[in-house]
Amino acid sequence: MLNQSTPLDLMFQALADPSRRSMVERLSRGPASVSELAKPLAMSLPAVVQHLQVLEASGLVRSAKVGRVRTCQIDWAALQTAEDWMLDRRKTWERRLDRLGDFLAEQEKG
Amino acid sequence: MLNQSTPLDLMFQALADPSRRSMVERLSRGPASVSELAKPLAMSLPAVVQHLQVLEASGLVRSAKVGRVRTCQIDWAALQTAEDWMLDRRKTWERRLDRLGDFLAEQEKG
DNA sequence: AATATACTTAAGTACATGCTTAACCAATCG
DNA sequence: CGATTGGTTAAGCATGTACTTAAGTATATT
Repeated sequence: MLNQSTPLDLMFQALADPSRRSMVERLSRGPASVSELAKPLAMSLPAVVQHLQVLEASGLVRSAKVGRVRTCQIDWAALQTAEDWMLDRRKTWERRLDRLGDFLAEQEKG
Repeated sequence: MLNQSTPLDLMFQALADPSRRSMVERLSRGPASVSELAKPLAMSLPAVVQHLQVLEASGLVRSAKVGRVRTCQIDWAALQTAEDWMLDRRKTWERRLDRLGDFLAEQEKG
């Protein structure tokens, strides 16, 4: 893949990893520092920071450093984008079922 | 990653690729054969089949072969699983905001 | 000032992913 | 039957991903 990733690519890719989802899960309960995010994960700090970078690149998480502590938080609007894609698919699907229903009803009548 | 992927991993991973999302998008408008799925994609048939395998492994798509044609369709329940994960995060977040609101209201009163 | 804390940077490695081409097989059409 | 259509299998290759360890840099704490 020639690194022409769309926001949606980056978003779903970011959510495809259980460690990163655990970080998002933690952040949905409120902001946290990098080491707080790292605590439940069985890996080195640099690894966690790399996951964090993936999350930030996807837009799902933002962070800022104050003193020596980097505090992270969810960007809900970004998560919404991914959710919306799925909602759109479902709507298309439901419209299709409606049309199918109409068609069958017509058959019944005719 | 040591191939201990959960359903959610596979689902998000499957949706992280634009070709695969295009296939899901097509299937949300109704069933399709492998070559119908391939038509809009600028890649070889085997590549498309590999994407299809990823989608099937994730549970998002099911397929069956009749004669020499393999017909594919979305498994909506699976897509729902991914959507639910995101809804759960949002609910947690909203509960948190509610508690914060209550707290601030208390401060106001006291 | 010395030490500990909270990251950060860099480099390396093993494995996964997204393709490709070539060859193959089994239905169906003429 | 022989050619075509629709898909399948296998092998290979370039790039990406998920870690690791080692060393470094600020910012507190004592």
